[in-house]
Amino acid sequence: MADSAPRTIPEATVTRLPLYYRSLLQVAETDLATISSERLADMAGMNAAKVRKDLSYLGSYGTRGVGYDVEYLLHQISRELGLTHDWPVAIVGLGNLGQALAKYAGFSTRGFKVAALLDADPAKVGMAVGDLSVEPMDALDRLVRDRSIAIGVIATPADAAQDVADALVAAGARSILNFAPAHVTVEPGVSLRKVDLATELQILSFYQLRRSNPSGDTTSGDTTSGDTTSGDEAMPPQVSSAQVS
Amino acid sequence: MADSAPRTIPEATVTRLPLYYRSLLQVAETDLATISSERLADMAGMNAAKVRKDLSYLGSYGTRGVGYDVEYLLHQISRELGLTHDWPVAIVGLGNLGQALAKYAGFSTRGFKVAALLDADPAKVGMAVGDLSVEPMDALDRLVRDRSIAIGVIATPADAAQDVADALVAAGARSILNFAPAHVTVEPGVSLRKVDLATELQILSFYQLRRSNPSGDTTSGDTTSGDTTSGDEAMPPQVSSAQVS
DNA sequence: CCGAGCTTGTGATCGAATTCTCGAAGTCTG
DNA sequence: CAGACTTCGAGAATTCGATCACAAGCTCGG
Ligand SMILES: NC(=O)c1ccc[n+]([C@@H]2O[C@H](COP(=O)([O-])OP(=O)(O)OC[C@H]3O[C@@H](n4cnc5c(N)ncnc54)[C@H](O)[C@@H]3O)[C@@H](O)[C@H]2O)c1
Ligand SMILES: NC(=O)c1ccc[n+]([C@@H]2O[C@H](COP(=O)([O-])OP(=O)(O)OC[C@H]3O[C@@H](n4cnc5c(N)ncnc54)[C@H](O)[C@@H]3O)[C@@H](O)[C@H]2O)c1
Repeated sequence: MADSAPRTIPEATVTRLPLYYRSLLQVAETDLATISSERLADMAGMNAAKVRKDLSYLGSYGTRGVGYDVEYLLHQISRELGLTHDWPVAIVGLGNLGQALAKYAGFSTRGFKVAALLDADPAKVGMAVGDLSVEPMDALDRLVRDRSIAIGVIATPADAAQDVADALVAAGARSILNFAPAHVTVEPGVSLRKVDLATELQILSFYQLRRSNPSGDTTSGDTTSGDTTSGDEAMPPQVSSAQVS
Repeated sequence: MADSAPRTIPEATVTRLPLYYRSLLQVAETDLATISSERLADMAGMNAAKVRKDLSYLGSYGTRGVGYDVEYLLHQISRELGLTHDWPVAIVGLGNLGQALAKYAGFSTRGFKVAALLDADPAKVGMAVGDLSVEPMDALDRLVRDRSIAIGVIATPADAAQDVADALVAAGARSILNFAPAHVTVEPGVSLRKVDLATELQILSFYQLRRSNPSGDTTSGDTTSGDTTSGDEAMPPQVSSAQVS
């Protein structure tokens, strides 16, 4: 069967596909040939209905009464995510974080390949990290072009983030992952995601506080609302953030 | 004064408070005493209505016709997020990433303080990173207790993540930030958030693919990049994921 | 003191995402 | 081959989040 599914995968589903992918990779290492939505849900920390709904956006790849063929599903997801070939990635800013990223092995095993390292600091240029050496910023255009780099990672200080993003886009990158704690805007047609350590910790902090101090702070002493039953209500879920266009 | 607001801040709002906080810190460095929802929205990459709605959950801290008092709002948000004092954080796993995190300055400037470093590798124990030295895992209980650590960061390989999480929880930590690409479960009452580089890149990859190849067929080969001229519709938004309990 | 001009706060609306449910479709056993 | 059992797929219901739209409240000029 060819496909003919309504090619519209909800945003929320897209963010979960990598989780399923990861879990499926684990399963593939065992000898199990198929997996049920329920088991996959357990592994990924989801619930079965959501898994099925998500996977159904890709097409009907399951078999009722049996489950999903692991290899086949892996193939479908990797095709959907574009992991059938490695994406060359450029890392900009080879400080603490940038170097850790550059040396990170898991990078290459998940569909990506560090293809260029750049830094504005002349002292850093020429330095070898992993099996690449750090290049100066003015080599960006050339590197992006010659190495077909579409994804750029920003690991510079916050105040350089926007400039670096602009440079990456100007050079031709169309996807950016920003680790700097700064808001960056990019033109429509370029994807941007961000990872911010402080944000994550602050979210944890919020719920941590709630748990030990259910009221707001100032006075009060109501709340307690809700059904709640077992003491486990003020708990968090999770998210990150990003943006496009 | 007079609170009694329905103390229920939506999950989605909680994840954005840190962004507002960050933007407000920037504004506070200028001489502006107040800021409008519109300007704050610009800075944080949101829209004004959302900002107002979010802030309204904290209480009515704005002044119509004027905007929000920067200092006051900062204070309120930091109180809500529990940033009025520094949270001691333990980092487990001092490899590439763990060391970068331990040396990360921005940590301390955002309401957190690295209070303990732990690693299972005897070769790593004793090593100095920043101004702490790495401790063995069996010191975890003592460190968490003595240093009032509530938040643990996991930077170990994926296969150790669950064990480390269990150890952290057993020691008394109630919030965990997991950098390892593995699904970890924790008991109710403990918050868990995760950051996964590969997931982020894969999401970017998905949209990157969509842009250059609207259908969805395979045939890898090489990138047919050639810059797609500004297509501008199949674009992504963003999110991350996490989970609780 | 009044009216013009901003900007907030929030009810109402819209839409997206999650969860519930259950019929459909397959396997397996005897 | 029938019947019991498993598990998917997807409509319906529900929850949650984003956006709209506008009255209310504040400042300031005159
Ligand atoms: N270190 C961490 O664990 C960590 C964690 C989360 C977020 N971050 C964020 O990641 C970023 C990098 O952190 P770090 O600790 O590696 O900082 P760092 O100061 O060690 O490294 C920054 C690097 O960026 C380079 N740089 C500066 N301006 C540049 C420019 N305009 N173009 C290209 N390169 C430039 C510098 O030369 C330096 O090598 C920061 O924004 C930080 O907030 C770091
Ligand atoms: N390096 C990166 O840039 C990067 C980026 C994203 C995610 N990650 C993830 O972060 C984790 C750490 O990455 P890394 O590159 O630092 O790896 P690494 O191998 O350099 O370091 C792992 C550290 O964890 C320690 N460790 C192993 N088992 C342990 C245990 N049971 N208890 C305590 N400590 C233990 C090891 O001794 C080692 O010091 C990995 O899961 C990786 O996938 C790394």
